[in-house]
Amino acid sequence: MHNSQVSAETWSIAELAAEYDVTLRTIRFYEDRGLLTPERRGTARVYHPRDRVRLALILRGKRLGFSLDEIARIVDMYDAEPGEEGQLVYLLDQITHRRTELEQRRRDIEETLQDLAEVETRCHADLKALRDQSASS
Amino acid sequence: MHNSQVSAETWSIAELAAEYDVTLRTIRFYEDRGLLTPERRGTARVYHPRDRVRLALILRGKRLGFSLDEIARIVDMYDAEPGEEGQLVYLLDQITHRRTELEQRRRDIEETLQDLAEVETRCHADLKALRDQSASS
DNA sequence: TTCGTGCTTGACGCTTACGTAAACGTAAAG
DNA sequence: CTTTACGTTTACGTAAGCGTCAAGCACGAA
Repeated sequence: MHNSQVSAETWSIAELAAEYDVTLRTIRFYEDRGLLTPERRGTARVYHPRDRVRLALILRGKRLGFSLDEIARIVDMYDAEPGEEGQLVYLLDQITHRRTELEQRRRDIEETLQDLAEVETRCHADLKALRDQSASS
Repeated sequence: MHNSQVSAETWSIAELAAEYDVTLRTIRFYEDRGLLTPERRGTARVYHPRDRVRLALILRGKRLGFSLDEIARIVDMYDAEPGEEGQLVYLLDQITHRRTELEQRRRDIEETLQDLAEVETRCHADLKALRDQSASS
């Protein structure tokens, strides 16, 4: 076997890459940017559940169009130590900010979906017109 | 006055830029990429309502994290001529595809908002703990 | 020992989406 | 006529997010 007894708790870089359909290069790049910090066993990277969760969060952030810098700030919020009051207030501020952005995006999505629905209706109408016409020839 | 009798129907590049808070460079870049096709009056660009709508669509697409290439395809769907059956079927296919993407993004947003809410709750709890502690000293 | 497989670290390349001058046109106002 | 405002093209610069070699280590199988 390739996986030893710890296979339920850790992953190789290739396993993570396969699971989330990204390249090894991408995962290493995220590490370069400080987004992932896998354990080292010798020279090889060993990924723990925490890293796996973070990778999932990173990819979700990317789908939402956030830059890696923004994602770093967001993801780090999850792991933040309680810390001092100033830190906490800052965090709450960031949360408000992100929430505003996300709600804007949600509105954008709703609008776009509605627009698409209209185009679709038009398409179906045009198709019907075409077929009625060819049926009458 | 700077605007002649047609001011209700057309805009200069600077007016559009100010209205949507983008630079002139950005607007010209979108034209380069074929996303906008303003009229030319002499050498100057004159934007009609159609261009204005398209710019709004482009920016919405950007907020959603689409690339300009994808946005071009999406926006062009709105203006598509009825065309032949193959074209229409292709368009309907594209619509389905975009809808799937957008629904994925909407799920991502919901999840992220939930996560943020959890972090927020934790923050408030930590803050309360800090203040209770300092009050008892 | 040699091979294959998987992993490693550089390091250069590429595309996207603009920023940022540079250098010039045009047209109304003072 | 000159200034000012607004516009133009050309072109090089840049940050982000990887792709793509190149060269080498480590380790189990043959």
